[in-house]
Amino acid sequence: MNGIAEVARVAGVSKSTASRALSGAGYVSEETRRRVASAASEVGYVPSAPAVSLASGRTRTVGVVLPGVTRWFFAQVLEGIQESLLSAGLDLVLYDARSGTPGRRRIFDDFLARRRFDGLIAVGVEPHDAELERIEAVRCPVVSVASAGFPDDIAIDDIDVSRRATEHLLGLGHRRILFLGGGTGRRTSVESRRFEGYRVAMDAAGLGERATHVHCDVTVPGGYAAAADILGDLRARPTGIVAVADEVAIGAIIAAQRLGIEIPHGLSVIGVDDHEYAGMFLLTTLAQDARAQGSAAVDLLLRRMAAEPGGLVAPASQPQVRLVVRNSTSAPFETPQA
Amino acid sequence: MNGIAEVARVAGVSKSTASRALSGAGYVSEETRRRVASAASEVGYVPSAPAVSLASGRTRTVGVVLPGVTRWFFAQVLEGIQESLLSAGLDLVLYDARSGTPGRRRIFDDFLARRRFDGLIAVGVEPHDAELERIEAVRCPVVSVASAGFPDDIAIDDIDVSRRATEHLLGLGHRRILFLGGGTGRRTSVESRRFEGYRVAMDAAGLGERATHVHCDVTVPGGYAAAADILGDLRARPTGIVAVADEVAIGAIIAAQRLGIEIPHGLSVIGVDDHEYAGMFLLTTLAQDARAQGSAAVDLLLRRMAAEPGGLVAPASQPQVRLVVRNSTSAPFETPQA
DNA sequence: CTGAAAGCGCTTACAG
DNA sequence: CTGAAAGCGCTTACAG
Repeated sequence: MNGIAEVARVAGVSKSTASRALSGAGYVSEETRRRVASAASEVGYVPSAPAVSLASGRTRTVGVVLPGVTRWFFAQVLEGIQESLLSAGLDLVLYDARSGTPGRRRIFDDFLARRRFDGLIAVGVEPHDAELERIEAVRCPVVSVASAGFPDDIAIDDIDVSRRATEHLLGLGHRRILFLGGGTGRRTSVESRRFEGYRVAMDAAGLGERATHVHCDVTVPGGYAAAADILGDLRARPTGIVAVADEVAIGAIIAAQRLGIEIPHGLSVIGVDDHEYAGMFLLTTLAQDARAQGSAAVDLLLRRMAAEPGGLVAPASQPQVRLVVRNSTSAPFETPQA
Repeated sequence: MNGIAEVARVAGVSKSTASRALSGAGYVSEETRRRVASAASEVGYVPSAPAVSLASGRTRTVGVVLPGVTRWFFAQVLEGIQESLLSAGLDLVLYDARSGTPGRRRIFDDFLARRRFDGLIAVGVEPHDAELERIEAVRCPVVSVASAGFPDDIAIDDIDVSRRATEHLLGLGHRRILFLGGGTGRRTSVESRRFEGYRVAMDAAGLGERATHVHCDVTVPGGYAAAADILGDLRARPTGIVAVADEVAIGAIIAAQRLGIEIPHGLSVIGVDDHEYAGMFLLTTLAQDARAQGSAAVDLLLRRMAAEPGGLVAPASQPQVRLVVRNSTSAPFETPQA
């Protein structure tokens, strides 16, 4: 005899009663509950997950789809999700769907359909139409984080954030301001929106014609390589850079230092995120709390899982961003060539 | 009717036959197999994971325990694992057990016992005794990567790697060589072993008394802060640093630059890993292939899962390391004060 | 408040 | 090569 049957035998009750006592669902006398509980711990009872799932229809598992864990933001969100899930007693199955990988195809074509989870969190996924269909076909609660293409449940205002970043530079007197990062590979909406915010601010300052998007991978080496190229050209060099994310900003700062350009006097750089390294590079940035977005995603998902199907559950609030001024931005040293 | 029962009905066979045809286990005529297969795709059959698990005793899932995903090495190993698992059709449940977190306790006390996986990969976990007991109690195949405390299945030779790093510096003429990184928080064996390799090399060069371990978090900011402190002291300044990992080495390089110390003339720095940023910082390092270690772990685990219980399956080979000489090391500029 | 019974959707000997 | 039946370990109406 094994599992709950043994617990029941030791406690001297039926399996049904043991089950109710353990799960807390249904009426059980306090006395019985105690007896079952001690029987369970006596025999070291651990419920069989597949049996529970099969009988109850719930897996006690949440799926997380994200485009890799190397970018700071995704790693942070993942850790936030994991932490909340752990304390809710839920398992986390991970689907690393970096765009363009064969793995991504398999995830959307096969793994999602298996439905090994009660709910799904998509982080930075930005599914295309076919992928979106797959997700919807799963018919389980979904929460998106920083993933345009869905109703964007949890995400900062990506247009506003770069508008603010750009205005910070404009306010310091910069005129030659470049937008750096993103635009390689499949165009993501987050990147497009951040560029858009920059453009809006440049327009409002009458500098719309100067708005420039220099593309690069959203990584430190990506920012480094692109910035080295730009900054090498003395005549065309901008006085300020709005980076799509801190990784790119940091790459640009490293490139500038390599070229003997002093930050901030020779070049101002502002990013988005407040990356782990931001303090070290004295980077001015629009900070967001990525871990908190991870736990907010779990909270929202749990509420959606608890709601009746079809019931719309809205996010509690939108994550905010705040300007952290460090020392990578200042008035331009060279007079802007008006 | 649902699931395999419907497939069976459409194909005009019994559930047993449908099951055998789909799983490929047991005899089925080619003709029947075809009929079942087309029935399955016709009705869009996806097996119920919990039902399969309950009936077969296999979850088709692998658990991965690791101390966070922020460190480059762990993120890479995780991606390597995910990729191999995906192509093997296995799910990955993630347990982020950063040491000292409440999550870690819960993982070892509760989650592991649920046994929601057929096998477990522990990356950089270095469990203490109580944790090790929990893992063993799970009684399922386990593979460890860079996790002392187990039979260390997949791991570079951590003593040898820093011995080589140190000898590289010694060979260039350095005498004042410091070992930087690790030793904060719970002492991990990887860190201790790398320090040990450094000590061995220093000893062999008759410099054993100068062997010094400066502790810091194994992160870029950790290396930065510790190096800034050390390098600020002009008289005691080393000419060479052996870093426990590239993150620390990179932090040290950034600190040196900040202090106006030129690399490599004013200071040589060597790391271990070949981090994504190593090229950018021209870092000389002992490179290891972390992703490959992730897939090697999966290969080994699959072989162990296939073997009869108790059968010992050894790793195919030990991951190797190679010296990548870039530009962060050279002969010391200042004559060493012999 | 408790128990007997059915059922979740598969797999797997077993018999044919 | 195929099918009927039992069983994996739970949960959940249902009846009492």
